[in-house]
Amino acid sequence: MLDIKYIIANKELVRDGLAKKGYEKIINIDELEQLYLNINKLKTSSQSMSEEKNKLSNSIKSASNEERPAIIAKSKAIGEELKKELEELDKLQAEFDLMMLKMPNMPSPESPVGPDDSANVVRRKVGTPRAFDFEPKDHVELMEMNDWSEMERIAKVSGSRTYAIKNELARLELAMHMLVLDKLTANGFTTITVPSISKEKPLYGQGYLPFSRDEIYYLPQDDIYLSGTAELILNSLRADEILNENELPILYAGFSPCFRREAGAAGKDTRGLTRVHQFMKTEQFVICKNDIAESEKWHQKLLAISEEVLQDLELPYQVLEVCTGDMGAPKYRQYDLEAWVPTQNCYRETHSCSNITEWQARRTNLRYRDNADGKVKYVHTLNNTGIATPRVLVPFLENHQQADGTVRIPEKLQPYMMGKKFIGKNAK
RNA sequence: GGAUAGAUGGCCGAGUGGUCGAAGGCGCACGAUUGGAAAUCGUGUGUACCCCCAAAGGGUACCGAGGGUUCGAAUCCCUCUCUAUCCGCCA
Repeated sequence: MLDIKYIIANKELVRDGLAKKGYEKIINIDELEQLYLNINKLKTSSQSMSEEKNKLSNSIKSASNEERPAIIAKSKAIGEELKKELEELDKLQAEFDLMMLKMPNMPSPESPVGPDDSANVVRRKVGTPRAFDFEPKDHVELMEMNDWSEMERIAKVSGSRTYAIKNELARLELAMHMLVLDKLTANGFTTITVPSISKEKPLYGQGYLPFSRDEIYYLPQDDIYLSGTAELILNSLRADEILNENELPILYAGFSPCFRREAGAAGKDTRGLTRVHQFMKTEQFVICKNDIAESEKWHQKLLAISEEVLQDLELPYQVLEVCTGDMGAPKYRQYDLEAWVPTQNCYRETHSCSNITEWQARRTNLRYRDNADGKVKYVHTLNNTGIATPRVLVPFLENHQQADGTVRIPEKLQPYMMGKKFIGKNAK
């Protein structure tokens, strides 16, 4: 959410931001401003009516028996009129609130401008895609030959886009989370496991609603939603609080199962572990001061941590700076990390790192008191993948496979795999 | 699923229809006292919004959330959420 006063004072800037994000046809700023002005007019008049009514009510106690009926009648009459105004006010306010909920964040001036993913910019490539001296197998073949999965059987039990992996691969999945949790702990993050169920309100707080309802699992019997990421939960964990500046920054390493309907992905990535309805994610989430230099610093820090994760896993990757039209409503600035997948001959997303500035905090009403000027301000929030499995297993298995079908375990991961250097049926 | 009790400011806690934004205490901030500290004393201590060019000032709303009754609600009624306890259930 943006500040309406900021919007009105910076109409051209906001219009420009809307255009860059592809929202210029969805949000009409003049309409929004007019609505705001009408609401204020109504507020002013209804508040002065309330004032008069309060004064009358307070005078009743000390009024004589003769004057009392007249005062009551007058107060009642004002009450009727006031009720009508308040109904009108509620209507306008609801309209205004919805428009504000649909207003995207303004993009960073650093972000590349463009309508869709074709305008995303590769900032750097790290590591070199491996030259195989044999024909590399894809991750599904590797899983089959090593008895690492039950993909066909689990589809019968749980439906499409689900996965079951077993033996060393199942342990590898959990090992990766432990590696990342250790790294985040070393960086001062608080490890936290959170539920995967959520009420509706946090979905508005995160900014997933009112935009993408189709992507969310909903349980009508309990009026509850399944979370697609721990970001959803962590973003609302401190909602409505006024934090002490000394508590900041708050760094969460949140682990949770994640659920996504993948309704808009029909036909895409149907093979294997790339895109599934339920997966596990360790999420990096930061709450910091309302200072763009500070949150941009944290944005780079989160990016650096996830790059280090891919380096620990010894995966070649590229850092993509996401353009204004591709980054989604909540975001100020976004990087994606993509790891090299040999059999697809391309980089595929493993991490998504975003600075949300105060856009989410305005929705969750999460603030802090600034030490310097004593004022209450909205915090900045940021989020990034720590690691998401099983998706990352795709580049991992394919990049580290050997000619005999075994898979090499990078050194940094070996302590989490009982010291093993290779896994697979032919591993010694 | 059934039953009971409860939810008040940063915290504890009083308040069952009328100057209650809310007693009292704790905490916190500032000041006095002190060589310094403790103790003590004094003062202050919510948020959002509207009017106002702004400041000063004035006003409205908020006692878990939403609705209702009333001239008037923290207080009465309804619905919901959450917490605690007991019973039942627990692949």
